[in-house]
Amino acid sequence: MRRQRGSRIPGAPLRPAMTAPAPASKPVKVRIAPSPTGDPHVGTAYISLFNYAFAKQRGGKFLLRIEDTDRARSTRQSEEAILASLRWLGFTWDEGPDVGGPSAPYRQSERLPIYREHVEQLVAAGKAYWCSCTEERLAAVRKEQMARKQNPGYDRHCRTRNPAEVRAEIEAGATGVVRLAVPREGETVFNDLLRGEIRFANAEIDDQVLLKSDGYPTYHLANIVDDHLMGITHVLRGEEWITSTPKHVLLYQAFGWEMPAFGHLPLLRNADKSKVSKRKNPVSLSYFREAGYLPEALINFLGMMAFTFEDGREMFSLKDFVENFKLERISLGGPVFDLAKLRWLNARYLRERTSDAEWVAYLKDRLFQDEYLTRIVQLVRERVEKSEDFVAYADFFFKGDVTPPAAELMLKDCSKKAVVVLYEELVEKVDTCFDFSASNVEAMMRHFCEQKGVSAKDVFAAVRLMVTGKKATPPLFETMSVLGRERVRTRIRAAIAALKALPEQPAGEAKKP
RNA sequence: GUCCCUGUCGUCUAGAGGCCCAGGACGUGGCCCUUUCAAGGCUAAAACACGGGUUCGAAUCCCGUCAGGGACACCA
Repeated sequence: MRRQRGSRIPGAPLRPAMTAPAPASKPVKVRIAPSPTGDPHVGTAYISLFNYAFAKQRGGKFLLRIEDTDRARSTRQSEEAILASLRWLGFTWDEGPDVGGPSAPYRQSERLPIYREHVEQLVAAGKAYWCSCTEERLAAVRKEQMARKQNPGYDRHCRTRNPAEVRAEIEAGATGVVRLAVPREGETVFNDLLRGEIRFANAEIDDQVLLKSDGYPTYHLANIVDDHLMGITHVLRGEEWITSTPKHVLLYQAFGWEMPAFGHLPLLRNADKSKVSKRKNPVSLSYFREAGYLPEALINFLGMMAFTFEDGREMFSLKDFVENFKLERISLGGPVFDLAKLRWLNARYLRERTSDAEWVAYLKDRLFQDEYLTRIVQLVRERVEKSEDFVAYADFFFKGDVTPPAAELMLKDCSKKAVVVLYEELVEKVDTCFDFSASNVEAMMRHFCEQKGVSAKDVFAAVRLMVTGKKATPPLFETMSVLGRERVRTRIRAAIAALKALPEQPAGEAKKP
């Protein structure tokens, strides 16, 4: 890939936006804006790293904002886990929900009046409009568009109606949202820091919802309002945002605000090149911590995704990265998140940069933490005769992989495929089982079996084998709870993979379901 | 399907027209070291997606094709 950024403009310096950031003179300020809707994600760490380095290198500010505008999915628990993970990796932020700052609050759910006020301003200026279309109508429009092989999108029905009428409907109880009035003609253009000029025909841009019917803003609105109010100068985010950038540009124009510079980083990928996902990769930062990866190694590894040092160095600290980071050395092909190289790096950190004493401290802190050992002892004390039996009996609490015999994971009267699907559905349940207490795990599992109409007894036996590698263990739900959601999900996924690798129908064993 | 982004070994990548019959690292194979296993050393196989231009000269610039990805929500 040859970088031609900006060179299409005659007389302009190569990659002008990088040498002279769009909002000149202002001190650099960037942000990471995670959405607290699940486990802390490795993508968040990756994007943070680039933002952090970019800002710190220029003596700028790095800010953390919580984008919790999805009321149904956002949780405080997830927010806390995200902050803890980012701190574990060594990041610090100058402003954020926990540390405060001049633009507080930093949680979007606490800024509702601000968005409301701004959206009214847009409506008054004719840049946005209220829409009272029902979900049913939207669905019908969509269906028809699909049938006619048109692009799905809002048909701008309410934009052509009398605003007072629409308003009256909403006041009378119809659900109402506010949409952006996208110009029907012309183009919206922006200069990507990494990719040069990107243009979109306005006709392709949907009249995006800005304010939802529950009064919460959508990402698009909140993001622009906050970035402006918080003085963000550079937005470095994932490539997935490129197609919504024109909407953001239009919003800045509608408000009459100066735009930050945008740069879209290549997305981390699974081995099959799709966007990295928990289905195909461990992506939770909690997993990496629990599995015993050093934060230094993970940071180092993420830093070699899409970036290389000029001197070719492969081992570097966060500080080194900050000092040597250059936007123009980012390569744009989406890097595959390949754990093999991470393992090698982690091993090097352990070997070369970790003293015996540090090792011991690390083990005590991770694997042999008092609290963890206590929970295990409580489970095994009745089942062990002398303390040396402990190791043999409780080994799976300390292991990485447990390698259960795949053939024994089959269920009576089920095809291999059916079993795989069943276990995959179970992992989904585990993924969203945030309260991993024994009683809650039990409820989740029993409910699951009931729902699927499968024998709880058989499934529990299989799960026991999957998560411990053994047939004889302490009570299953307590065991799962102590192991923790991360280990449980990882082990079940590993077992599923082993199951898939099994020859189709092992010798007359399973009948069709 | 439409729009947008991207395309160098299996993977991460170096490469800014001659330094490149393409370099490094992970992984894989072999050999050495070694009581074993690692680590380490040496070594091998392994890539410029394809086709047209431009140029004395193209991995590098232009166009097209193909391929991959992303987006098309009252999720971010």
